[in-house]
Amino acid sequence: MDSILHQIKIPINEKLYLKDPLTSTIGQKILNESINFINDLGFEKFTFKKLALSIATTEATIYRYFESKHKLLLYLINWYWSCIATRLLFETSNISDPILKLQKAIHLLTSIPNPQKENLLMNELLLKKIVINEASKVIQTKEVDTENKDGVFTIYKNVVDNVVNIMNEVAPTYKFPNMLVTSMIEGSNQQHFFAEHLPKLTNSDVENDFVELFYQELIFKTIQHDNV
Amino acid sequence: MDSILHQIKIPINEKLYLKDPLTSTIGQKILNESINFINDLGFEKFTFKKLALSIATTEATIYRYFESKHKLLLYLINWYWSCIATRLLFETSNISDPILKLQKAIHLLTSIPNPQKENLLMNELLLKKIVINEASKVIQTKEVDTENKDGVFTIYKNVVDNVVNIMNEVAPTYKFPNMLVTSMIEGSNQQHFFAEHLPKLTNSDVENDFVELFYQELIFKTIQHDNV
DNA sequence: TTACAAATGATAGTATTGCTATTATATTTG
DNA sequence: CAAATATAATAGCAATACTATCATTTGTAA
Repeated sequence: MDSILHQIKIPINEKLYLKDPLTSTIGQKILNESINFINDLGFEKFTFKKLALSIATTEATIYRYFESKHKLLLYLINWYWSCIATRLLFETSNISDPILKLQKAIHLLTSIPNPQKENLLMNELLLKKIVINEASKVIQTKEVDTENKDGVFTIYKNVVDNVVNIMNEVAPTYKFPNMLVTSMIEGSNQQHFFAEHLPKLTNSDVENDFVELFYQELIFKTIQHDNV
Repeated sequence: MDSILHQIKIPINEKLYLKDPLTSTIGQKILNESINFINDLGFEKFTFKKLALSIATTEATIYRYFESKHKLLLYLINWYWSCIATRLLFETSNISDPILKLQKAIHLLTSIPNPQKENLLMNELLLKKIVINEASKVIQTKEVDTENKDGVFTIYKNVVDNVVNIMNEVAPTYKFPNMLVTSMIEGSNQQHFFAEHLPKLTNSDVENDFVELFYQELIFKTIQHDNV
């Protein structure tokens, strides 16, 4: 479980925890069990009391790791982006063709990973689901500016930046790479949500996942030179 | 203020309120003042108690109109989409060229309206801000499926459907119009949010708004036939 | 004008949440 | 073994989201 991948992970912003949860078994239990709880109940109905009961500890102990459930969710989302950042590096660094690189990046960011096929932790799939279902609650707050100053979105911004750089290799004159990359990342998550809950809003569905194909086409058509 | 526009507005789903707020002055005060409060405080810090105090009534009275603050927010968002649906109809019905029609629709959905220029209610601008900042909190819940069955997203789905139909006139063979339309609607709102709070994630900013231009280009490039 | 229903106000109360504080007991570390 | 640290047990608190009750006001129709 703790392969080389684990060790080179980008460290998570220290402002997100009071005591590093990776340094103790109880801390790791908090992380793993909160992932399950948030997936099962949704963030609103998830409480530290329920979590404490389930891992046989107390609320007070959890509060010694995380000062609020909001910070814990932010931690989990950062954890996800730290996984993605590492995989992005691994899976594109040995490719020289920028087009292939970009295709790989689009695949990584828009598709739901298959835990059997690809070698990744089960956690990563559950974390992706949390990102799909809950991430906006943690960004769309009145505290976003101060938290941004604290650097809690840095890893995410780095991922965006890396993909923008790849895109610049393919289409150096395209004017809106950041918008295109973030609209892909956020949009693909939303399309997955729609596929499950509001199918009329999408052309994808859970069995036939067209989200990646949609973005592969969209992005390459958008960045290619106008030749109409 | 109550022009013809007001009267032909699509009615809002009855499941969203206990007593129609449009039928009394206190109901209208609830709507207007909650718009201000949610914009000022954000949905989390907005409470019925504060609202009641501010419009000189009591919590109990507000609860006679809306069974929860969640339903009130849903009402406001439906109100916004009802405005948009009407404007979409008005502003595209007299245009015969489908390309121009689509351009108009993209403009309507991706740009921040200018209250001076266009003839719209101040409320509509504030409602758009609520949609940008809070809408995901009301959709990304564990109750989304039951609420969808209750029809609370119908107006929104109709707007999407109307734009999809326009898009089909322009590009009848394009396979993913729903995905393209929803990714534009949700994506443009998100880009506006980023422009204000996380500028590194976008190429737009509050002074120089490139969101509409980005989507005008993106959409027409995406739906045109592959001619590479 | 009166009579009656509907809407609102005033007040109280409840369960839950999110979080803090205190003290006692384990557990680890030097 | 002692000292420091981590955790458990318990209590408590202010705020929130809502419900309940009953008195009062207001609009409406005979």
